[in-house]
Amino acid sequence: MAPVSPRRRIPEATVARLPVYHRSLTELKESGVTTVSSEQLADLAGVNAAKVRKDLSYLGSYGTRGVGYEVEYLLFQIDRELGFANDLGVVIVGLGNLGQALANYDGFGDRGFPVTALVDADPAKVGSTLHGMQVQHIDDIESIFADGDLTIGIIATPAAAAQGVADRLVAAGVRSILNFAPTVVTVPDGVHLRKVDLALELQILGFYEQRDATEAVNAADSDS
Amino acid sequence: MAPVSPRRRIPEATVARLPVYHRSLTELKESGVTTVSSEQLADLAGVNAAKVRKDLSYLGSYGTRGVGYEVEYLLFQIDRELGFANDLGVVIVGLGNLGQALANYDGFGDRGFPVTALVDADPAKVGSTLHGMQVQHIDDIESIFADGDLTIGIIATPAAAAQGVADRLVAAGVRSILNFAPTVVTVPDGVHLRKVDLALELQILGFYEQRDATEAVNAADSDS
DNA sequence: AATCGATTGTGAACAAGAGAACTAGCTTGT
DNA sequence: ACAAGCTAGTTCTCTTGTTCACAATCGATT
Ligand SMILES: NC(=O)c1ccc[n+]([C@@H]2O[C@H](COP(=O)([O-])OP(=O)(O)OC[C@H]3O[C@@H](n4cnc5c(N)ncnc54)[C@H](O)[C@@H]3O)[C@@H](O)[C@H]2O)c1
Ligand SMILES: NC(=O)c1ccc[n+]([C@@H]2O[C@H](COP(=O)([O-])OP(=O)(O)OC[C@H]3O[C@@H](n4cnc5c(N)ncnc54)[C@H](O)[C@@H]3O)[C@@H](O)[C@H]2O)c1
Repeated sequence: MAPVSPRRRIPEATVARLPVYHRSLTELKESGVTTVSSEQLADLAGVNAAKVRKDLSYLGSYGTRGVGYEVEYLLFQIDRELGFANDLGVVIVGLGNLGQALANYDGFGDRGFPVTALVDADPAKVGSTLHGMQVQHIDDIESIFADGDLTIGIIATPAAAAQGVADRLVAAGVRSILNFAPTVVTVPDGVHLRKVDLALELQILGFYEQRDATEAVNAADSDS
Repeated sequence: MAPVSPRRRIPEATVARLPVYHRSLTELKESGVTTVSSEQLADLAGVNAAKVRKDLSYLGSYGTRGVGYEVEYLLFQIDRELGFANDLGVVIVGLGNLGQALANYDGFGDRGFPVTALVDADPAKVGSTLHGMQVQHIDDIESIFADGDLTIGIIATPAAAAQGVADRLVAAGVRSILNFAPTVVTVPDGVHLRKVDLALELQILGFYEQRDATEAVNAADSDS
């Protein structure tokens, strides 16, 4: 009951944008820019300048009025807030089409999320090597995680297996899961779950595309 | 200026959930269920029952009080609203690791989004066959789209090429784009853009994981 | 030192979304 | 025909997120 965290609570929407700023700032840093205004950063991140300022203000007052933000320092602060200091491992479960593409992708490691284990249930795949890493069996999943290890689990199995895999990940101590299977997965309180559903994205785009098309037709009708 | 569309405007958040209901309903239908209540559907979709009712009410009054919704009829209505009647083609640009996985995936076609073209810039890849489809060159992109064709473009190229590809897609008449490259892409008004950024998802998960961890430490401290 | 232009940080208005509570209406059993 | 029990549809309130507008503050310039 003690006021343990008098910390400012960073809104969810802001958390989702911080990585975008981080990426833009990294690019700026690499091209030698030392200072950036909220307006410029907003342009790069594809958002509104006021939003940038408000988002950054949750981290503290790291800008200089009349000047802008020092790129390197701001980057350091976002790093700190996002927990980039301590790398977080990633376990990929399900090494089919998608899982293999993910395993072969270097972009995660580059951004501080090294793939630490590959897991599948297919005996034909277990034991084989992918991107310099041996595929382990899902039944051995408990032994994969060292105590206290912070790890993100990626589910890239068929939808039917997703909930089961999630349960096993949670049982093994994983508290963050990224689900690619097109199905609803539920996890206990305290476990964070995010999903990436490509078919869903297409359906959403499809809706707007179709709506625009019918609107255009309606507009044409009213012309006649 | 005429009130062409006296249509109820479906909120964005609702549009994003309709495909989820759609999937749950499809499962119900396949297992022979004919009627479903908002409560049950909410469970399957992982949301709140009130939200389900409100979302569905934007489509019209298709439920029966005291009973629930007729699965098949509701499915038909969502289909109609999402524009499932007319299939929407998908063009994948960039056939590396990820693009190939997408091209080999049947889940899109199954859900009404047949892949209609594969495009790359690498001469070594152009002309080769993938999943029964020939890879075309990006310079020929204009000729790929028949007039009036509604198509969604998927960008799976390196980040550096993404904006250029988006521009070419737009120039060729594509009005909906799904971007996988980890970079901000801007498109003209009237073009819909959605993004899937895996590294970003990991970073968001990483933030919460780290926050929880430090909170736990803080709590332990206050115990001592 | 005083002024000026620029840019941050934030209070407040505004908009969108979520969820609870209520109302209306159907179906079934008597 | 009527009552009882469900469940859809709607209204209201609360929360979250976005945007605007402006005062505070900095560096530069005279
Ligand atoms: N391939 C894509 O481009 C793509 C696109 C969108 C969504 N998805 C989704 O991603 C998931 C994976 O797709 P995919 O094409 O790679 O499928 P896939 O069938 O090629 O691969 C699935 C893998 O999961 C393994 N697996 C099955 N059950 C398992 C279990 N219980 N534990 C561990 N591993 C298990 C299988 O052995 C196989 O290697 C699917 O849910 C699919 O809908 C894939
Ligand atoms: N592979 C993954 O699992 C993964 C995960 C997350 C994000 N991504 C992102 O997805 C994108 C693709 O990743 P990848 O691993 O497939 O990369 P890749 O390098 O394997 O493939 C890129 C492909 O794009 C083609 N290409 C390059 N420029 C082009 C252009 N102007 N027009 C058309 N085609 C062009 C290349 O010829 C190549 O075939 C990248 O932006 C990457 O960051 C990939």
